[in-house]
Amino acid sequence: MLSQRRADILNLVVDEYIDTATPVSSRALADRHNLALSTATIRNELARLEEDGYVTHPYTSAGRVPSNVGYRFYVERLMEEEPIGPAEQRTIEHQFHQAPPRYGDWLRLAASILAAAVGNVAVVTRPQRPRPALRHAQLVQLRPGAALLVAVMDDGSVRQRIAAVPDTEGQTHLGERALRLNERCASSGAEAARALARDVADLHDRRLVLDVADLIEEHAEDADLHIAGVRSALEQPEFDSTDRILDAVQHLEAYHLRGTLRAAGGGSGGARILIGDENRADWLQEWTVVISGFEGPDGATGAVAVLGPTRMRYGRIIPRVRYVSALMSGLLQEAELQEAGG
Amino acid sequence: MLSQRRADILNLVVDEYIDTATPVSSRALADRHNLALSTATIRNELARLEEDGYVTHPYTSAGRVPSNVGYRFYVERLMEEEPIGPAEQRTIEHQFHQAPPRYGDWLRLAASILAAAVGNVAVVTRPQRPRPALRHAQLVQLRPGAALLVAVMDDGSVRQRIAAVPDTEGQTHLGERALRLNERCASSGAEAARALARDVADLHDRRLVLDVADLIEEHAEDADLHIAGVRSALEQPEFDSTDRILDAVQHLEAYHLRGTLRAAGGGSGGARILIGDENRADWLQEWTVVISGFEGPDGATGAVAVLGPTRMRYGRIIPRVRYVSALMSGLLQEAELQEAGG
DNA sequence: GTTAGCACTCTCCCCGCGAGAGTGCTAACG
DNA sequence: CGTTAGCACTCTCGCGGGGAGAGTGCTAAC
Repeated sequence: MLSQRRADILNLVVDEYIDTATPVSSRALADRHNLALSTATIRNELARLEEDGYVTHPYTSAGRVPSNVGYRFYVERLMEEEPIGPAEQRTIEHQFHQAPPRYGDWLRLAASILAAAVGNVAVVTRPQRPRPALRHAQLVQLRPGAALLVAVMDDGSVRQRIAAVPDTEGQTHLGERALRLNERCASSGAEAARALARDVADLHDRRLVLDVADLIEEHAEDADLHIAGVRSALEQPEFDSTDRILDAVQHLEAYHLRGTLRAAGGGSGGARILIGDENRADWLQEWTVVISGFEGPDGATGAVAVLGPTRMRYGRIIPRVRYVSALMSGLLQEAELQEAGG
Repeated sequence: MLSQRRADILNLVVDEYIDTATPVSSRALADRHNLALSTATIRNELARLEEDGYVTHPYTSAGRVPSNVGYRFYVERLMEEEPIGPAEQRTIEHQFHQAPPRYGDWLRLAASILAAAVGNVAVVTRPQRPRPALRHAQLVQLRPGAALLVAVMDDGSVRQRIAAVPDTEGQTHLGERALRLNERCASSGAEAARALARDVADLHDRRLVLDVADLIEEHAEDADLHIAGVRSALEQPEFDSTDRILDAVQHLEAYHLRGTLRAAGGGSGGARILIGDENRADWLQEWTVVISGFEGPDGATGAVAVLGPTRMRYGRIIPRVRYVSALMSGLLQEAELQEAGG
């Protein structure tokens, strides 16, 4: 266990390093914060902190830099959270209520708001049920032999695909097929629909049931990620070399992030924090992920996350991730947004 | 007009510069291509080309670099197109036919394929009609007082929003409303629907007609862009400073590119080429945009584009943009994809 | 346990300089 | 008159030296 004094010093080192992005010297600590200690004493303490693995040296005689262990301790015991003042709260909520009526835009907006608030990459995923089911299916004739199968999921999302139907059937016949389809599949999940298809005699009807099952499955798998703030994150001094930027750019694409966020999980309510090598992915070894789940209606869950260099303003970012996450849970309960999936 | 010899030299300068990304010296031209000329003569010709504005000097005694005028002349008169061999054709088409059944994925795939073929940023937009109209509307009950209005457009895309309905109405009543809505709005564009709304007596019905109009309008405005190849483009030596990369990253977002592509237009069939300051946008002053429209069924048009530094391999890129564009026009006529709008 | 002092180390930045590349010019050549 | 060889000149780029500065670790005194 760290002595109080050493913990205090570690706290200051991390604060200072987060602020300046340069290794922290004993002199800087003595000057800027009025520790009643000489630089020599501070140096002794820093040496002990280094022995215990909380800080490191980039080279023999530079200041100290927090290690991942140091950051972890800081986040759990030392850090002071920067409260979200009423003005900032108002700003954030105001931005949210400017939301355009479109659901996808709303998620994108959430990502932008969070990114602006924390100056790092923000990611927001669509709230998703573990096992989506069908609410309603519809067939719209396109041309002889083909119809558009439109499936409304129980979370209000809509998916569609082209389905084969008999050449001879017009919209009225298709209506009847749709009716049968709804009777059969209403509230079914993907597996249920697939199981059920076996008992359907009519070849086209069976095919439609399977199409519905496909659509439900697609919907379950599709993550629908929104990313914002890449540029502001890349302005951090850790991205000094072009290689690092390129790596980051490459990995900060929706397609790649899906897996990352899934791995990070993100229990609802609080925020989960993964620092440096606590992340699985190779490219995240010098990143920290702060992630928090939010809840839509009926057990749907999404995630709000911030990604940035391990040297990030934890005290600022963590409460803001929590706040936006909670805000989204709240907003999702409200009527207008509740079921506009998409 | 340029003399034949001077045109030849310009051609070589551009080829060489595109290849090496370093200013081209008279010696390099004499060595690598067997002009029956001394370096001194070449220098004289280069000086004339510079007078006429086709090339420039980065500093007093460096080699020559093509100007925008030089590139323009090169593209129009000099360049030799690099043909797409049968193997490459097969590769590209093969990739296209691996397309997953989802429409959005298909566009994304097209962007990736093109990006891979040209080593630069590729952008593909959804084919879009100038004035989309409604094909079919449907109401699905969500809860008392609210229903999901699902609109299938005449290009097969689907959009939805929450609509207010009387608290007392169940799915059967909603079915009737939907029927009326379809009778009224079928094949209507946004303005038509809006005009028509005035004559609808029932308050909820009128509201629904307006909602349909909104959805059609949204659909008309939404560009739905897919981008790929950012990383490979940023690996070009022109992006040596972090500032340039950051600018590029910032602007290469779907949201911003929409306007850019719209401005570039892109007549179908051939490819339109905008070199450096021929682009409107400030950030594109050192970029070239190669854009080609493709045609879906019923007058819908999309665009395929490649963005890269003005020093790009025009001879390779232009035919590939055309090829992919034509391929997409062709594929869009095929049944499976024709109407699976997203 | 704390502190002053000091030697030592390592980085960073600036500067100068030489090598090299490439030009423009001039004068000779066919 | 176009072409070419030769040459002086210019500008960049990379390298190494060196000094300033920052910061540490250690020792010895308080």
